[in-house]
Amino acid sequence: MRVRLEDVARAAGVSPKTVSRVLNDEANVRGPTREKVLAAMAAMDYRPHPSARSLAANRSFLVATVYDNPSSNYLTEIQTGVLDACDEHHYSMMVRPLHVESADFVERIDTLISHHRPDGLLLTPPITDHPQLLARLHELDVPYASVSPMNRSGSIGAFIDEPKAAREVVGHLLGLGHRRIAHVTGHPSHGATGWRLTGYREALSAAGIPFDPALVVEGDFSFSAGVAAARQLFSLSDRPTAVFAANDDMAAGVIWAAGEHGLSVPRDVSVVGFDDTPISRQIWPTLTTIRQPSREMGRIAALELLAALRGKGEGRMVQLPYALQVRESTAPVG
Amino acid sequence: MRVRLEDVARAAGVSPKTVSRVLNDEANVRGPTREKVLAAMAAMDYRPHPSARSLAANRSFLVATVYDNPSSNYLTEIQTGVLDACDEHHYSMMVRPLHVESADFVERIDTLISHHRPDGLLLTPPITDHPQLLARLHELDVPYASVSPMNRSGSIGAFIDEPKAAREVVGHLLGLGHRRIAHVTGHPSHGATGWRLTGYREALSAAGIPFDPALVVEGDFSFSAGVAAARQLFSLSDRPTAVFAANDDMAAGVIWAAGEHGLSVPRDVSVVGFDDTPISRQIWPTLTTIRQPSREMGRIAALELLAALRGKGEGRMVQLPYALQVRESTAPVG
DNA sequence: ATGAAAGCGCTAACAA
DNA sequence: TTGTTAGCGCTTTCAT
Repeated sequence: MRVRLEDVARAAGVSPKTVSRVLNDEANVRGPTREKVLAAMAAMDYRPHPSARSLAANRSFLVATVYDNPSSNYLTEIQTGVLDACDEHHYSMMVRPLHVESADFVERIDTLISHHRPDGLLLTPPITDHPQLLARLHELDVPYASVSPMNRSGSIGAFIDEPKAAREVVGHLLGLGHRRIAHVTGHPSHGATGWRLTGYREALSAAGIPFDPALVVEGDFSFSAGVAAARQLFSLSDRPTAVFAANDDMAAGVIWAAGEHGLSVPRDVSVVGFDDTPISRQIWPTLTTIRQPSREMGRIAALELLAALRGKGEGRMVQLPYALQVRESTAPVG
Repeated sequence: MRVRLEDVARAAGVSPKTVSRVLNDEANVRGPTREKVLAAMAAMDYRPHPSARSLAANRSFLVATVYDNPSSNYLTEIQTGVLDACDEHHYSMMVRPLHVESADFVERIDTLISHHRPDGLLLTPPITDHPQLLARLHELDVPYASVSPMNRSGSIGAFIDEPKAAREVVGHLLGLGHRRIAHVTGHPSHGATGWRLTGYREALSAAGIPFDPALVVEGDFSFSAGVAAARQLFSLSDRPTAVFAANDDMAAGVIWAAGEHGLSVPRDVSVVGFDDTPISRQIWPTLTTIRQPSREMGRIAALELLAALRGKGEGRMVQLPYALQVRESTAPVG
């Protein structure tokens, strides 16, 4: 038969409530008493029953990670980080793919909450910035943490300085002598899209290069959007010598389209991406990009959520470092 | 306050146990009674409390998907399929990344089981074929389903006819006139590695082409293994005119290495992969490969697991169809 | 600082 | 076919 809390109490010669106190790190247990209980737990290999705990305490010890189909590489990284944090604190995690665009989006999260009763949610872009959802979560008083939300004030989670990172990667191109630098933007619903465009414009401006709208093409973070944007850019009479794509998938698309147009990367055109997903090392030439610590961002965001759940500290919005990864897709302007 | 089962019972004018019966689709409830209860549930928007259910019924309504870091694309697909199935049956799902090679692998699953008490596990390669784990699961009497296990007898889940699929993709190369066809194998711990090699050998044999060990190079499913294998193959005095890589990532590596060697794909060498992950459409040229219905495999395997859990049917090992995807990385031999 | 009693919301076993 | 009675294993009061 399973070892129950009552058995531990008997073995340690204390009441069940005292064992419960030790289990939940509550105050009002003297050192020696705590030791005794801990020893008994270890000796008997005691594992609290999650459902019994949840039922009595009215908490699920469950965090739900909610996403709308970003790249699976990004998602897996975030997920792994969140799991790391949950493991550290004996929480469990569930995942929930959703479509922000669908009419019943908020309703589905409602259902998720009433069905599984997670203690908190972990949101990833673009779900981080869905006004109705956030309003509903406040209404239901369900805590949440966000990874890279557009609006950082009033929420907890993790982020990097995206405009600065974008300035840096464009600065790398400027340093190589490029002056006609194009930009392929991301999907408008993502905060990253605006930040990366801002960084691009700021970098050009700082270098005294006038902004040319013809060099900015709208994309959506997909490989095929990169291909389409590049076809347009490479058809310009005054072709750009470098392209900053708002993520790696689109950068891969740009490189693909360069091949199609008989252009060699980086000899004829330099290309940079953003995110440092595996694809940046799986294409030829390998991609110069910004490394974003996705796994750590998931972990930190989850840790802040858990801190908020336990009332220890209010939960913070933490800035994490990025790093420019110079690889083979960039070279001095020809 | 929340609506409880007792409230529904009162509203419907029946006993709590009857509501419970309706909730769990049990027999011995007359049609009209059932209707009345269902109506009351709907009217009150009743949601059973998962922990209370689990505690009383001694089941968690939880399935754990266990994996060892296959490609995130593959993983996400499987995960989404499993989630689809779990949603259909009001189960929840947790995910657990693990390292098969680590010394405490089985112990970690032990911990997972005693901690979260999943009703069943869903295993993905190569975890599907870890003898000690399977023995332990039988010992603990924890049901599981497998996706593409090496040994199908005695387990439930989903699979495709891998040797046949490999024969077909190699047959495609033979049909283009290729005779010197190389093969880059996968990681030895995966069943797929053996099956794909077998299919390769059978296809050659059927075409009357003698097996040449120099044309088979060991890989491990990673992009860089594809690069390394291709460097070796392209250095042979009698270079192969086509390469069958055991998965898409390695095929991408082969194409990358072809560029490095100044070889044009498919003009100088044709390349085929296996799996049809997104990378097959994100490289240039796009990759001819075998489409494996990963998401559906996850879903079907999970459905069979759930069927086994509910005792309805014993759970089956289901074969799913694959499809050859001809793209731009293959051409008639030059 | 510790313990006793009373549930949390549901289902199993048994009864009717 | 339906209802009654006891818990499931833990945490909450509220005592002491």
